[in-house]
Amino acid sequence: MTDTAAQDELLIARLRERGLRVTAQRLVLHRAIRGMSEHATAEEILTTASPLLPNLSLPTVYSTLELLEELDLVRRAPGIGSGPVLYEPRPEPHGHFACRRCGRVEDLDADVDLGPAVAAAGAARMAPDGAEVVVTGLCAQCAAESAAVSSPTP
Amino acid sequence: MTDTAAQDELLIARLRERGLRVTAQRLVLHRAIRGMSEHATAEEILTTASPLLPNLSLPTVYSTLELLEELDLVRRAPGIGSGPVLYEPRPEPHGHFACRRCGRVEDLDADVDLGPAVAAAGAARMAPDGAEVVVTGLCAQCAAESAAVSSPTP
DNA sequence: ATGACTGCAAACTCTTTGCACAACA
DNA sequence: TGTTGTGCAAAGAGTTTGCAGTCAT
Repeated sequence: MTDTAAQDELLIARLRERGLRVTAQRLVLHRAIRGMSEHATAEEILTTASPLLPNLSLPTVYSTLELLEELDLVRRAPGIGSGPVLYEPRPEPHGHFACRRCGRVEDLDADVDLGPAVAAAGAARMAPDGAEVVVTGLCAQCAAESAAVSSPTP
Repeated sequence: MTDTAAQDELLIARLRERGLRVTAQRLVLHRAIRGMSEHATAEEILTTASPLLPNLSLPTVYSTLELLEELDLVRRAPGIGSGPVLYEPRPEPHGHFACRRCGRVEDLDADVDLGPAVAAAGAARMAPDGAEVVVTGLCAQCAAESAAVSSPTP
């Protein structure tokens, strides 16, 4: 069984469990997202999936992403600021770096024990399902520009 | 010297350092934010500050918040999802819990060592200025509603 | 056959921009 | 007095909603 087929089966199983319908839109969008190496916006996901299924619409992308998140197949990445929401394939939660100046969000691998944070949330009657680190500051590009302003290269 | 006066002085000093002007709007907004116990949206900050300075406008709130963040007097809290941006007074970075269902963001105290994450960001040529934990899941209220659906109370 | 799902269009929320006037330095 | 900063109005980006028609079951 191919990897794609296995992913399809997982989606189909989760849909059936809940009595929801298996539609071409859901299959195609799920594949598109699982095929991405990094997070993407709803628009980018639409652009990726559109060639495979013409007439696919942005409202459908949003509603499908909401569904896939409910089914635990997609996550929204945290960010600071007001840009578009970033969605990412489920794989193990990982850290993110968010640039305070340009808003860019990048993945970050860091070995941190987040157990205490999850425990604290549980103690406050929340039902935690994941935890990650968000590091903020200036991204490489913004940091370089900032330095250039303070001390212009001769 | 009162606490408020000390905060004013800090703002004034940072503004002067950069040759920026000290205006009533900046003083009032800074006080409003420092006076809040939790994070707030731009609208909420406007509502809090308006009685003290009539005609204060939302664009001014946004531009002032951007400035205060640049001066390291205010931070934006991370969130998942598409709601309004949350601003919080500078105090030591702390964790947040974000509800996947309703989008609510709550403060969270957790004892986690984020040093490795900051180091990883620095190694990737970013200029990190802080790090925090974001725990996701369902907030107490959404978790209760979810449980009510699966097993209705008799 | 029937109800869930989709696509389209329009509404909505939040944030940013453009420009004339006000006010700090 | 010369800019910087503000307020107003309008535009813009991103997301959500309403509804008629389509399609999975």
